Amino acid sequence: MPDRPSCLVTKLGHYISISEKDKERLVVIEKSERSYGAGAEIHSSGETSSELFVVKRGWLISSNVLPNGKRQIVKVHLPGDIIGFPDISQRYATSTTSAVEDVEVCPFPKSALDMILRESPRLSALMLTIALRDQVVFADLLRALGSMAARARLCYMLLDLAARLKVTNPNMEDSFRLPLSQSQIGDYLGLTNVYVSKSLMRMENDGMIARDGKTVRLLRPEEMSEACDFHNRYHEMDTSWFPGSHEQLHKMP
Amino acid sequence: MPDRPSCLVTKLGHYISISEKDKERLVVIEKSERSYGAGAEIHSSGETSSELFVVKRGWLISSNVLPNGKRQIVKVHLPGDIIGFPDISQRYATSTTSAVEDVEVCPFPKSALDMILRESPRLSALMLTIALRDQVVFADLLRALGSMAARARLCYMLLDLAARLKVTNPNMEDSFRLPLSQSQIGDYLGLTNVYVSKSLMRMENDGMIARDGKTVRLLRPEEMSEACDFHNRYHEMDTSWFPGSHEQLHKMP
DNA sequence: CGAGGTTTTGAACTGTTTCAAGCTCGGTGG
DNA sequence: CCACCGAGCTTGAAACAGTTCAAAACCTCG
Repeated sequence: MPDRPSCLVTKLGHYISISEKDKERLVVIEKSERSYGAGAEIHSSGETSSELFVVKRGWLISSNVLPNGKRQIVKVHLPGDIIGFPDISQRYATSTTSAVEDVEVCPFPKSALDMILRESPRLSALMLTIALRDQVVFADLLRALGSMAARARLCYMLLDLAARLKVTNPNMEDSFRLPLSQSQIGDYLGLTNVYVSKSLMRMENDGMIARDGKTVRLLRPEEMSEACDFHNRYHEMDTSWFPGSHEQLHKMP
Repeated sequence: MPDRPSCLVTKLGHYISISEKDKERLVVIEKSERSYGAGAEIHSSGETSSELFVVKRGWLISSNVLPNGKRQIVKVHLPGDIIGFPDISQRYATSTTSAVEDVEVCPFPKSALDMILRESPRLSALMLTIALRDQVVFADLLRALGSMAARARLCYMLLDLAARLKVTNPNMEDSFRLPLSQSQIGDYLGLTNVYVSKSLMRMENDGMIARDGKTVRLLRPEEMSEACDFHNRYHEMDTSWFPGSHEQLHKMP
């Protein structure tokens, strides 16, 4: 029995019941562990990507630098997330992943994925569903960058992060640690650090949020939700069509 | 033998060799057919989504309308594309899909997907890979909306569409029919129709593109490619790790 | 206590929007 | 066959959200 519960199991277990056999398969993935200091690059764009990672502790970001010098952060990775999943469809890594703060990650080879795809149809279905869900999440973010003003984009980001943190941390209130710098937030939302500062300042003055160091509290989440037409994609997932696990089938009389 | 080659088979066959048995499985999906006139809604956001579609002819768009009245187009669907794939992860459809021009689509139930997932590991792997590739494509678009000026966004869109059209139409030159209105282009790229017009005008005057009615020709694709750091995600897909098909396994001595 | 990164604030500037008017062109009916 | 209609495209002028540059204030950590 593992001393600390696997965050991958916690995360996936939020969506479906996981058999003991499948739990073992997942725990194996998180066996080896690696630490990186704040700012360290885990892997860079253009490299051949042979490894995936599960985030065990700390936040990371995946980004791209454009010819004009601007950086776009395309994904913020939280504990329990799998890093590099989309890249297995490409020959080379499509973005650079770096640690926002001190982190612990569990590297595992693509072949572990193979194993899951072959051995557990139930986990396979979940992986596919998560990949598809992530597309929906990307579409939401696109909507924010394409059609919303700075303030609404910030609302969207904060609500999205809160919703994701609640998956692995169910008793969380509307208050959480946000280790991203304002420059990073800007690079994520397509704004400048300056305007992020000005907008957050205004939101705070308007009593929409409260800040204390790196901690944010959402004071009027419903209002924020309206401002950006937020949908919690992490809650509403449809897993009803999934096949039962191997084990369950075997238990049938 | 089908009288007209299935566009789904053409599209998927671009990435992997498809066994005769798998071809049959795919052709069945495209059996029934439905036509819609320009502007018609195929399905709307919020409905329970039980059907998927393969595009047989014509272009479609998936979009969302925001509280502020702006519309964001999140995906342009071309012949051979599967519509509604991401939505199977959610209980309700996350966007409204409508026909840009007169279209023919082949509806099929989620259960056909089940069938493929159970019977053909090779096609399953391809579907997962395409879902992951589409995430990369979303990230590229995000980069465009978040960090690029209007002109570069247009370059990105044109190159992306050209690359996708070439998959099902390998002998295509850098000239193609673009049935989208400038308002639709604007809604896709997070710009106004007015500024799309001004930017296209300038690109034409600069000799970067040529236009004739609804047809566009890319005159200096390499330069456009540089302007937006374009990567062809439809070409560079990694299918090397795929399992062989059932049939191949059975043929082994 | 000092140094380096992050945040705040202000002022000038700019890419994009908004509004509004005119233009083009394919389609439709008389 | 032509006149006219409406949708889409172009063009210009004014307004504005967000950027850029720059300086000062604030943290945090060695």
